[in-house]
Amino acid sequence: MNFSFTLEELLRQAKKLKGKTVDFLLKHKEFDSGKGAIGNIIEREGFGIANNNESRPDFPELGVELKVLPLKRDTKNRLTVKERTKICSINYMNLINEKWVSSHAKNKLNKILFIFYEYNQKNPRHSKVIDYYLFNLDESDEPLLKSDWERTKREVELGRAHSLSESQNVVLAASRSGAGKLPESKWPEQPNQRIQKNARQRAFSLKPSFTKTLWHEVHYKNSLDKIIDKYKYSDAEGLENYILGQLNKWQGQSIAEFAKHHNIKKMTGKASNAFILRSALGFFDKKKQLKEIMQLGLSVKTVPCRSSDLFPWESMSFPYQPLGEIINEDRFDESEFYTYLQGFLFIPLLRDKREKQNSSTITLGKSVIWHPTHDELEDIQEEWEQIRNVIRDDLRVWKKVTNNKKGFVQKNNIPGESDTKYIHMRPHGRDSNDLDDSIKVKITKQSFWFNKSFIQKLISG
DNA sequence: GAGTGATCATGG
DNA sequence: CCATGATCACTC
Repeated sequence: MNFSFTLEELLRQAKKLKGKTVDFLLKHKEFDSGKGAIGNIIEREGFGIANNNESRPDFPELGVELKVLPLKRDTKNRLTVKERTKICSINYMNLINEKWVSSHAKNKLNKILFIFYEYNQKNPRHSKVIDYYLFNLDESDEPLLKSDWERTKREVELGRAHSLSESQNVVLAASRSGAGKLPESKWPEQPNQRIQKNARQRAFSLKPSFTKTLWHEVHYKNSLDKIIDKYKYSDAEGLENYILGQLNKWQGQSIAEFAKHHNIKKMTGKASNAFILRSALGFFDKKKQLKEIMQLGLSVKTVPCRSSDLFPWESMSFPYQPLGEIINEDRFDESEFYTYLQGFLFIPLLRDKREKQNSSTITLGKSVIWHPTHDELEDIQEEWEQIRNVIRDDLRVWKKVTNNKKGFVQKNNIPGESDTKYIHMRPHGRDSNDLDDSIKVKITKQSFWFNKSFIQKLISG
């Protein structure tokens, strides 16, 4: 089976696959084994493409690359991207002689036919094609992809291919690929071997933050506003500086003044972070999220804090996660909590008292964007493991007599804010009857929180 | 004043 | 309705 498609035929074929399961595509053939099995099946049975690692696009005459992208259900049962999408292996020797416009990577990124399927963990054969989308690299995606590619090229030129890491880049990562346990002597050589001769094999991959955004655009049409429509940035740094610049024009102004200027009625409540950001950037459609904020993976947080020293009045909560899940998480970098740590845009709101005040006495502080560094993640990992281990091995819950209405509160031995530097765990339910039923011990729903002193450090710069 | 469990209130 | 961002009410 080997088809030669026109673009129309190709898209018609993609459309035909919608709703089909892997089982259906395979007819009675045997299920492939190993990594990427479902991707291979869809490419082969759906489009007649044999598993290959050619550098040309899958449909050379159309310049179209085919990518099969797995989706999974998130905690709210919505479909979201499961993992990164590999684009092409990196040849360190060639990379330093390439230019972005004619590069191997861009050649593959120009036109991609994405086939989205829902991965069925219980029975992979029941995984089902959900949708397709022909991606054209345009001006709204190119700057971030290009500046990531350039950054990686620069590192390789400097003879630092061995210290590349996924987190250096924003949307197009140089991620590890190939056999995991090869000895260093079997790694490919890098140019400029002043520091080290060999470097681990890596591939350019689209990060989940990029494909998540793409999926969002495909699935919820016209749902995103684009910052690039207001300001033409050329790299992530320029973009982040622009965002901060627009926000920090208002530093020192009260949020009442800010609200009045932007004609916002309500500046309080849980949507205030989005209001402030969107308004400062000149967007007024409340329904739409910002494409670049999603691509950068930034969580936007307002931080009420003390005017004198930026000490937050409250810790910052993360979503509730059943303890029964946490105790089964072995690796921090594969944990749910880790996925929340991509990046943050903190918007400090300064006030003198802890109690909520009139909006004319609350002023905007200096906003900060923070991406956790490798070292910071290691520190956080230690505390995450400490907390997980207590829940896993030695969780205890008891009642303590008090003067409140009920006459007692529920206590537990999970590390709290005074036991840690970065994160702690604390109740986070509707009330004290809102119990976590994922675990035998009767305990109120809990969640991770950032410690106040840690947030203070981050927003103090 | 900081830390802690509980609870409110909003928005999806 | 329920998860969750915000913050309250109490203790140490």
